[in-house]
Amino acid sequence: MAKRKSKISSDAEAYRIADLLHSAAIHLLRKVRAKDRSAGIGPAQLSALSVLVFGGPRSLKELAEAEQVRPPTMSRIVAGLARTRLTRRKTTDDKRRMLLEATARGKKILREGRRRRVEMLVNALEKFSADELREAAAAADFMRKLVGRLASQK
Amino acid sequence: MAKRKSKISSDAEAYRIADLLHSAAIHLLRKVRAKDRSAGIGPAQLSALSVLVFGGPRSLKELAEAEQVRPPTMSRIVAGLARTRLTRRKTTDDKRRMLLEATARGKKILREGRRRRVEMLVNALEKFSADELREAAAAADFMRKLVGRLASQK
DNA sequence: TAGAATTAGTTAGCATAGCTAACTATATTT
DNA sequence: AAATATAGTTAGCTATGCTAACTAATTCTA
Repeated sequence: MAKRKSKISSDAEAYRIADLLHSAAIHLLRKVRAKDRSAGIGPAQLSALSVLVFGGPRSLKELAEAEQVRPPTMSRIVAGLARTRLTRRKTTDDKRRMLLEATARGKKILREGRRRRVEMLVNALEKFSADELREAAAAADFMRKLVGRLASQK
Repeated sequence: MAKRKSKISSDAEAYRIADLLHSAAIHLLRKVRAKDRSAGIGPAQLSALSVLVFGGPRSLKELAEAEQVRPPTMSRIVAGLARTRLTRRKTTDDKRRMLLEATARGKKILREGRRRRVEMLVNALEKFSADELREAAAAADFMRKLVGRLASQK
């Protein structure tokens, strides 16, 4: 299996990391969802909205790619966001395409969602030592890097 | 807002961490789910199965608490696992309770799922340097710790 | 330039997974 | 014995993932 001699221990480590990250991702999202449900917005809608707020307007297809879901799935996510007036559609020269952008209401909801999530995490982080907070920052940086590399895989 | 003088920078850091973790969790799970779909098992079933395989048999209520979902949700997750013969029910003295345990087939499926996830992550991790692999291990440890403290919040 | 092929997005239909409310069955308490 | 509590299920809602098949618009090509 291993292509290089140093792969055996890396694989064992990767197993451990894979399980921890999978478990952590599931449980983090369950916690976050519980908070966000009070705002009446699901995690997929919130994540897509976040892309529009921080990344600017884009088409449905681009948004689907950014979120790593299929166009029909994004079509419905966007329908939900439009129904609650968190985003709006803008027409383009190419009449097949639309540009999706966050409304002021959408930006506000996102800020409030961030605040709720942050309060939850701050509650947890307050119990950490200064050293552990540095771990937290390093872990977050690593996650960003890892997701970036995962996203480039087909 | 801040209760202590050192909280302002921590809050800003927590915002960044909260966003990164939320985004990372969503995108990691989407990647993982794509891999697991080929085994015909969803992330919730896989996660519950993992608890039974590594943590041993337990009741539905205990499993629901471990997985941070409500009993009716776990009831359905377990129904799916039983339907595909990945777990079985054992009766107890208390006839209201059941003990859920993984079958040999369940253990095998979980091992294969781990292998698929690990291959995906190993692909990504192979591009990391030795230093970055140490970051990965530290990040995974941190995630485990963080989820543990989040779980204790009501 | 007419017709074929491609591209953007939607609709329909299926499955999983989250919830609450309300139910059954068993056990415990008073 | 009756009231209460506990374990699990069922019913019904919503959100989110998918593929297949569709419409409308654009681009390519012969």
